[in-house]
Amino acid sequence: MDKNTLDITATRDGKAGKRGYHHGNLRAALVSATRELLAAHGPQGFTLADAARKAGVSAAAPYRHFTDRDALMRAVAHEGFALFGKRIFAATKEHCDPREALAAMGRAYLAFARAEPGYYAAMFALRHGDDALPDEEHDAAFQILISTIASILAERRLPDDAACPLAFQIWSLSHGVATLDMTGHLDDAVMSAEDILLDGAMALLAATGRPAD
Amino acid sequence: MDKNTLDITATRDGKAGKRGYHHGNLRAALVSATRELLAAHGPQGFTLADAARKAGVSAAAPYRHFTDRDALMRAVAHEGFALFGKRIFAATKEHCDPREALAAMGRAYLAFARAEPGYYAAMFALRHGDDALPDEEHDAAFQILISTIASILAERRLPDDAACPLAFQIWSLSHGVATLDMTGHLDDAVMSAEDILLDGAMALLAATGRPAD
DNA sequence: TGTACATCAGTGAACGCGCGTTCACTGATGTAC
DNA sequence: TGTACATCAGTGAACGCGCGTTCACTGATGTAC
Repeated sequence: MDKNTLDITATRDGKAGKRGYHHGNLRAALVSATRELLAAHGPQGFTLADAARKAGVSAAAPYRHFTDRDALMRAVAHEGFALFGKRIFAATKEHCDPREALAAMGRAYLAFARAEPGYYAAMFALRHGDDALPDEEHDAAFQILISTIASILAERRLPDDAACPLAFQIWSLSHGVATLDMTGHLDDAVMSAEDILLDGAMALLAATGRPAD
Repeated sequence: MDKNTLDITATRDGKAGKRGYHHGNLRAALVSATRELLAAHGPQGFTLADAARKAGVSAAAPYRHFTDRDALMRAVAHEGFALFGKRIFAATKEHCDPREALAAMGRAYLAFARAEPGYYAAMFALRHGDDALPDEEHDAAFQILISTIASILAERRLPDDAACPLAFQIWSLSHGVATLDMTGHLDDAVMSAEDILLDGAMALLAATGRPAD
């Protein structure tokens, strides 16, 4: 009980991990442990030592896989962006109706933040543009968001150049709802986080390309 | 230069502080130093030792004013909520037109987050509902937000019970815009943070009490 | 199949550091006479 | 106005701790013959 071992012997995505050296999959286990620590203690609330302990390994072991503490943090953010992009894409691609696709995207966004608070914290813990942040993954993930909205607008015969501004609006609302929800600032009795987001996204979509009220 | 002294001799709000003991206003100086450290290094990115150093005082001195590190953090959040409430209230009260009042509130929200990133970080660093967070101040600040929106709706002859949901939507959008803007995720060339917020808030207001599109 | 060897993932002890917190103290300040 | 005293804000040394990181090492594994 004083050794909080994870005993991970396979990679996250299910690839066989029986083969390997002593631990088998220390890199993945460390990312996973860090994810859990971030989820529990918030951004910056993790230590390399804690992650190693959680993976059942000495404090020096992580240095076989990461140059330093920041590199581990970056790896978590990197994986987070990749998974986020996948989930958003998977949620929208199976909907033909633009409104349904948008709603599915919103639901997927909120579900990701809730199910993966560790990833989410790592993704937004670092200032964008810093060397620390993996830009390509980041941009790729949000390109999916933008292009989905662009295709929704195209089906409504609205100009393409409205997609990017609308995407930033919907993203801002999504991020706000997700973070306020996770920190307990919203009140489900008034309106669920999901309703705040979906209802709001529809309102923003409806207002696009229409003259001011 | 190795002593980063603040030399604060008066309280933040201008009250005379000449009188006093050795430092004069150590409590205020510590809160101020912490605010700056939070602004520079993000939530959780401050140490008691650093705050004391910044205030030009020994590491033990803060314990005359705060029981521990968390108490100092809470004091910053507390002051932050109070100032936030004041700013939001001041911005809206001088507008008669509902739309103008709402726009002023949005501008004040964004301005506060930008001008006082340390306060803002402290306010949202802690989970709401934890003993750690000053609930009364928090609730009071957002009550202003809600009642302002309620009065805007009243002038439009819309039901009062729509105010709270709309307030949460606008608050979510505001928080999302503010945090994404501060972490450099938005692109001013596409749409300024202010436009994302004001434009979005108007769209949310317009959609309230109107059947779905 | 068996042996010798090279590889390199993980060990464990060690380091210097800065942290939060405590404690007996000191000396500037306010006040009573 | 001047002196004696009480108060208590801030000091400085000390503590135990856990951190990030390094280093020479060890021993499980894969491979060449």
